[in-house]
Amino acid sequence: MNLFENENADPSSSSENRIISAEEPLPRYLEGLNPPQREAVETLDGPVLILAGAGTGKTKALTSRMAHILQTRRAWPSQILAVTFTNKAAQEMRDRVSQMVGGRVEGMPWLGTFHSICAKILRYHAELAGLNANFTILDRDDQERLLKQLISAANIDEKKFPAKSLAATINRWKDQGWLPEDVPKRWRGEFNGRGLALYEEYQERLTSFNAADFGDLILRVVDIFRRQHDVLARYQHRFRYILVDEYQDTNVAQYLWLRLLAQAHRNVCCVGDDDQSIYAWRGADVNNILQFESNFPGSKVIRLEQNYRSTTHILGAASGLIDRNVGRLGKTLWTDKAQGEKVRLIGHWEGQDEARWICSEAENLTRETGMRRSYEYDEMAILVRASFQMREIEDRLMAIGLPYRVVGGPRFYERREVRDAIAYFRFAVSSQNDLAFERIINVPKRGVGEATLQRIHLEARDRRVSLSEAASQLCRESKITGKAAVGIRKLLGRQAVWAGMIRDGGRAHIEVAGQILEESGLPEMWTNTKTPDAPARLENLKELVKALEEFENIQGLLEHVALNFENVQRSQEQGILLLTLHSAKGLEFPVVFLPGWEEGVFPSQRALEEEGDPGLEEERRLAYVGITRSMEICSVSFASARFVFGRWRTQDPSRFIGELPVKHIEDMTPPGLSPGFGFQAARSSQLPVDRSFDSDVYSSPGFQRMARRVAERGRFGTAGFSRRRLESSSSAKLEAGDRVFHQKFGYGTVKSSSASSLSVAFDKSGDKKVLASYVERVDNDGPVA
DNA sequence: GTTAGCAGCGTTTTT
DNA sequence: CGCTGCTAAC
Repeated sequence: MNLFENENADPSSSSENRIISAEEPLPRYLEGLNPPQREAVETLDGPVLILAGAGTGKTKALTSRMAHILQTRRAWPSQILAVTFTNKAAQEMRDRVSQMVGGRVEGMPWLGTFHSICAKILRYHAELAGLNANFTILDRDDQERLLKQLISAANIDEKKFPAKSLAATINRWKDQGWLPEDVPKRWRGEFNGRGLALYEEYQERLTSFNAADFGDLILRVVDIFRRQHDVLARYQHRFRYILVDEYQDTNVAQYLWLRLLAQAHRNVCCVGDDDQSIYAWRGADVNNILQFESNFPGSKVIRLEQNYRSTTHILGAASGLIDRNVGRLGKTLWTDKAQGEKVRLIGHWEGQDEARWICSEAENLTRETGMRRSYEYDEMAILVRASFQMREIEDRLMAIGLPYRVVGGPRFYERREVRDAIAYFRFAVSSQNDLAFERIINVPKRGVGEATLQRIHLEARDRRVSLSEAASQLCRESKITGKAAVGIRKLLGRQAVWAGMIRDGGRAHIEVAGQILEESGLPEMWTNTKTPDAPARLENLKELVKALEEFENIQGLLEHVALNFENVQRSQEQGILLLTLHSAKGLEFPVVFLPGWEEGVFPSQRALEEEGDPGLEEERRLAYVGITRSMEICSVSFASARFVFGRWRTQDPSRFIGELPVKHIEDMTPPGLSPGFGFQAARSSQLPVDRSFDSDVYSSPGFQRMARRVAERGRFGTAGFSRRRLESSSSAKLEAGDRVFHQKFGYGTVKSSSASSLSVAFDKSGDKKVLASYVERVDNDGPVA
């Protein structure tokens, strides 16, 4: 494919060219836009920042803008650069634009994530970065493994200086747009004085592996643009219009990349919301959006402030909270929606009570009352700060059998068995891929251990060859013998065959992949493994081969895997969504529960300790994101005592509770537990608070006594006891086919079991997920009381 | 070279 | 409490 087809053709000279005139009816893609949205769509020349508050129709504005550019023939689809952060967002944009222009957009080659677009550019100019066009993209796991090697090679104590933290440091440097030589002096000594040296070494290793990590994809392209003016000029000329989504999440390197590309036409349009900047901890720099006007002189700022999502009470509560942050661009969101219900606030004695309340409340909401409509479970979401909070809630959801689904958790391509299989594919494509070789050389076990691997490494280094060549040489010279030698020879033999099959392309790639996988021995290995998770892993391997159907060849899958790390939509199951606040960004739900609003949990202790005030503000933005997810009903809750990480802790309600404007809140906290919102804020915030709700219930001796009693009840009382008893009664592990009894669903047959939960087909209530500890085994003979 | 047992730890997540 | 990853013993 020629990247620059149509480069010099002017789309407006095309015979299909139409300029919209005043007499013509409004084109479909401009219908239903409010005035600022319309302005955002039609202000095409010069830099534009669209400040789009939560729920103000930013995607609509962005996609309409794209449709407008296309329909008025200002640019070919291939001349628009549209960047998002996630593949999901890119896909959505693609769908919506083609819908708007009636499916006439053949494709937008430059609509994608920062990383996929940079990978594409980098592949075309790989040689300018010292790479081959077929370089591999390292993920977090590969990166850490490599750094670990470097750290131990440098004789650094990995306990004191873990690879994770070096990875974080190097990634942050790359986010800043710093090549090793750009790292400012005062940072160079990070990591026990060796930071810069390790960074340099790491970069050398990457290049010698013909690999790039995620940060490199951006950084190396920026570097090429800076050094090669002709290359840059070509892209600058190419991209007549640039659009960027979620601009508040960009890092410095991404900003530099954009600025370079935007220099020619200056038609850059960024959409974002500084109040929803929640990714500073992974390198996002909110200054990009705060300083847009000075970074792009002559720019126009358009505010989208009409919210189409939430009731006035919800919007009011969210606005009042975010108002406490300093250094915002500032927006005044408004809505013409109904007042709706006030945001509910409720305190509980302990975490389990909170989980119980949420679940029973969710159940209540499915029934209509005189005051409101009824809600389906899949209209509800529970948003937590951290995933450890999910367990307790999930337990309860399972116990009473509400349908639910969890977002997040282990990702498909991140699972060990899948990564192993991918490594086999990578290795099959190229025996030179040292990272893949290292991963699979002893998986499944071939008798190649630490010592043998060490020898292979040394040999490879001495002769400056790849690991597989070195291994092959060592076997030939009988320097590796026995089981290891047999294993290596066999593997290398297979590799040659695999590589041949891939190269000549005679057979369908799915067949080839199937054969590689089968011959890798991985399926056999998992079949023979007796751990409870083995069947699921085997299943994942099958799924991987199935996934290949979507791609034209194995290389296609490998590129996809590298850049699509997100979760595969696993089940179509419906139900209450349980997810973190971070992964809820961009979503909306009629009903939202926000549990765990307690000091130390939310705002998180670590954010406060490590980041201070900026950290607190980011937590507050997170709270803002949480509230603004809700359309009609929003419940904030906290517990006074919580069993976390094996010990009981008494909890203070979050300072954010005190920051919610009283007039939009309905406090449902039972008497005796009610703090009155505002008391924490009075202590921890310098901002004025409503003193009428001020009280110090939580630090009073009475409360402390109560908290202790709650704590003890949790540990020794009925809840803890009954749970343990149930567990012991079903001590023998339940397996598929076993008959069980559940308090609520009655009798059923186990379909499958995992570590703690069961999938059971109940005779009366159908298929459910339940906790193993909530069912009792019954004999096949019949029901047992 | 493999595996069991135990110390240590325990935000947020996409690419 | 439950998981991960390393050390010490087969």
